[in-house]
Amino acid sequence: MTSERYNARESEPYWQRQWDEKAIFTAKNGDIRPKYYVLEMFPYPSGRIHIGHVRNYTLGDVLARFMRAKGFNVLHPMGWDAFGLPAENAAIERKVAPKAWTYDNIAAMKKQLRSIGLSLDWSREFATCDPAYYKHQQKMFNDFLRAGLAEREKRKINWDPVDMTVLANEQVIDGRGWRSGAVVEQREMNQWIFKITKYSQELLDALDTLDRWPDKVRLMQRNWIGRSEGLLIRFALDTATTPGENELKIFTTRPDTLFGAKFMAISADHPLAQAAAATNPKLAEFIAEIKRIGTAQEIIDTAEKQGFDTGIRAIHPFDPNWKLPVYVANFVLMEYGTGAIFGCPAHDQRDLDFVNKYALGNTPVVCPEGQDPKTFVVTDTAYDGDGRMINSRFLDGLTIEQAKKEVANRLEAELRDGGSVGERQVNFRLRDWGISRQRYWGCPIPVIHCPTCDVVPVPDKDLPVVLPDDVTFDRPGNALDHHPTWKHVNCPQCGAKALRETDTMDTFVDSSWYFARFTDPWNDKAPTTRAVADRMMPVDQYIGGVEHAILHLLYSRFFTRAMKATGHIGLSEPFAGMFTQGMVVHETYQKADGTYVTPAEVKVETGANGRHAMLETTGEAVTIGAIEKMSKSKKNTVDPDDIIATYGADVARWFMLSDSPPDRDVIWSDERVQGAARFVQRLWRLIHEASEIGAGAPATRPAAFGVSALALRKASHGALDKVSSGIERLHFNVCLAHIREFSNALTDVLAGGGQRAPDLVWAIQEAAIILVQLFAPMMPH
RNA sequence: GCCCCUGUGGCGGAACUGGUAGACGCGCUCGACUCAAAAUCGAGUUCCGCAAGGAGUGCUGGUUCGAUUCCGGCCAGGGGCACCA
Repeated sequence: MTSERYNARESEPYWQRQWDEKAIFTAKNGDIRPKYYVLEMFPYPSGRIHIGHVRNYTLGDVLARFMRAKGFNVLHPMGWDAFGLPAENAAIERKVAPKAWTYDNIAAMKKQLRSIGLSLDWSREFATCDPAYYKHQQKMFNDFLRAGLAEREKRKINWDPVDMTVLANEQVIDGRGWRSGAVVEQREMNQWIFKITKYSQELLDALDTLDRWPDKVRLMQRNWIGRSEGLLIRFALDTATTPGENELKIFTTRPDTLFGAKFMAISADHPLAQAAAATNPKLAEFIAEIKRIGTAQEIIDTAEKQGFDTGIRAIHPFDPNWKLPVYVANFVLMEYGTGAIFGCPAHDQRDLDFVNKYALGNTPVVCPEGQDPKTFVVTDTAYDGDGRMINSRFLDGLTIEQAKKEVANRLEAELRDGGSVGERQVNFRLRDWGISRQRYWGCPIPVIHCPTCDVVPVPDKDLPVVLPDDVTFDRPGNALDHHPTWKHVNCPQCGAKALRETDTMDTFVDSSWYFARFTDPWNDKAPTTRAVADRMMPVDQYIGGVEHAILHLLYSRFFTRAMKATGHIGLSEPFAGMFTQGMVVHETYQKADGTYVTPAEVKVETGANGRHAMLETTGEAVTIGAIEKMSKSKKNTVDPDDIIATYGADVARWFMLSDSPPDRDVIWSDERVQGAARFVQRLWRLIHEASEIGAGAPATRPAAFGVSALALRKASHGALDKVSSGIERLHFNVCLAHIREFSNALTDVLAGGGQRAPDLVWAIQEAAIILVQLFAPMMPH
């Protein structure tokens, strides 16, 4: 029996060297075995690996090692999401070039990643800021342009005044920039967009096929795409009251409530509002006022419903004598539907608030089951439930669904000016993806603006458009714009003096296809090698944070479809399995004066009357605060390097996997890390002892087993079954419990001592082998 | 406001499609070893009760021979979307 302790500091670097030298984690594209593609979301090279990365990559690594052991050709690559704003901020603050800063960070983080003992195929590594990567992205931009999947469009955009750049809708959170936190303004600018809306319906429908995705993520995407069925209705306008226009188009999901209409409302940006304002200074003033307030999302949320009667009257589609006032209202969005609505106050809270303010009254048209239609009234709360139609002429008595159908049928049949008055329509909340960013450190958009030829794509043969290295950051805004020569070029079509596009692509473009590039990163002619990509894709298991549930995952699903449409890949869905892992959280510690201190400075003691914390150095008492996401401001972070130096990677990995289900937050706890360390030592001793005994096992499998040998074999094979099926379902915390249970059982058998029959010795040897195989994916060293 | 998820010991959490609730670990208590401590090993640890026994999976009804699991209502915590017509 050995009393030697397992020494992670010697053992781990040794094995990492062995893996490297023998290149055992390299996936071969020509391998005839079935493939399995495990991918964790690649990191932004901020400079340091944080503990969340350790969790993310450990989860993927367990699966990769397990599938490799099962005989699959496992593809488990790693790269760097390397474009982005922090590099420019570093350039401004520390006077280092973004490129140098980024590649230095990559080198540092790669070293850290290696120390975790991940079974990565480093031969496929790339960074998205490598021209060898983004040249293909530029090529695909051109392809998308030719396929009508990329366009230039003047649109109202979200402007981040701090980062001085445009943000996609998805990047505006609570009216603020997702990075800077600055209140976002609305501006109108020329933008490059990707036509993600072409795939609205398909992106929605295909969610049903993604049965290995979390329901939560699919639901979030479903809501984000926001499909609604309704009716487009052309209201005629009373010619005596309008400045030229003779109709107003609206979109509604509730055509059944048409007889409850009390007013029409249009957006301040609606052409009709603009036209009416031309002859009505008070209206113009009102519109200016809403627009001024409207720039900040924050204020919109709290702003009261406001409207202004334009004087224009619309005619009810079922009654030429019924005139409805047309208001400009601050709650109508130009971006959705037609920028105009009809208001049915009795059954829409927003409309009700509006009529109550302007004394326009309301008429209920849907009566709840069991209510007397004669006494049913609406005052402050709109009724949006089920019921039967009332006060609605030919609709009376119908259900809501029947009434919707009836109105649609009648208005579709009714013709005016050569078109039908109503038209069934499907609307989506999803908007096209604006990709232009006024930043330097991103993939240049490969187009040239020529005074005569207008917008000319850079010919494929001239790609890549390489970012210049000699840029300065002494002025705010886009450094590419300030470069003395870079943007001055000749038009590829007519040869005249022209200007390069200085906008770069949203960094989400970079991460929308890197998973496909990993299948053949050596191809310098094309983004993918079609046959290889089709064989190695889709990603069988993708793992990352839920914060990317909409942005990155939806963009990637779109991009894969766009790549399919332009012949770069043969499939539509990039990720067959998706898993969202929880965060690593930690309690916070505060001194009496309220300042936070780091866990490393604190000593926690557990006594009979609870836990107490004090400063390690002075003994000063500190209060134990809430458990929160690790952040620099709360100082509740732990450094992976420290953990690995103290305990070794295997212990860090074991702890990460054991304490909580992977999709939930895990609380970092020193006691439990020590528990993991204890277990590693116990296993070490157990395996040593078992293999010494097992060395005396008969060479061939005994013909029969006694009671104790059978019991042990039952434990071995039971654990094998439970752990294997657990890993496949990513229930790692349960797997580790079964491994511990099994190791306890083996320990008990060894503790029995005495003379052991050959069949039991054989079973002990078998148990030891199975045990090692079971924990190998989690504790590879 | 709309949509969704979660609720089990002191703590993290187990319990496959309804079948011995609390696996496994952390912490704690007691014991062994030690001059002593650390480490290690052993025993115990849902609650009430000396015990027999009883209660128990947020609360509350229900379905069932049987409910942590299924259904209704409520409470609490978390998340997503948010003037989307």
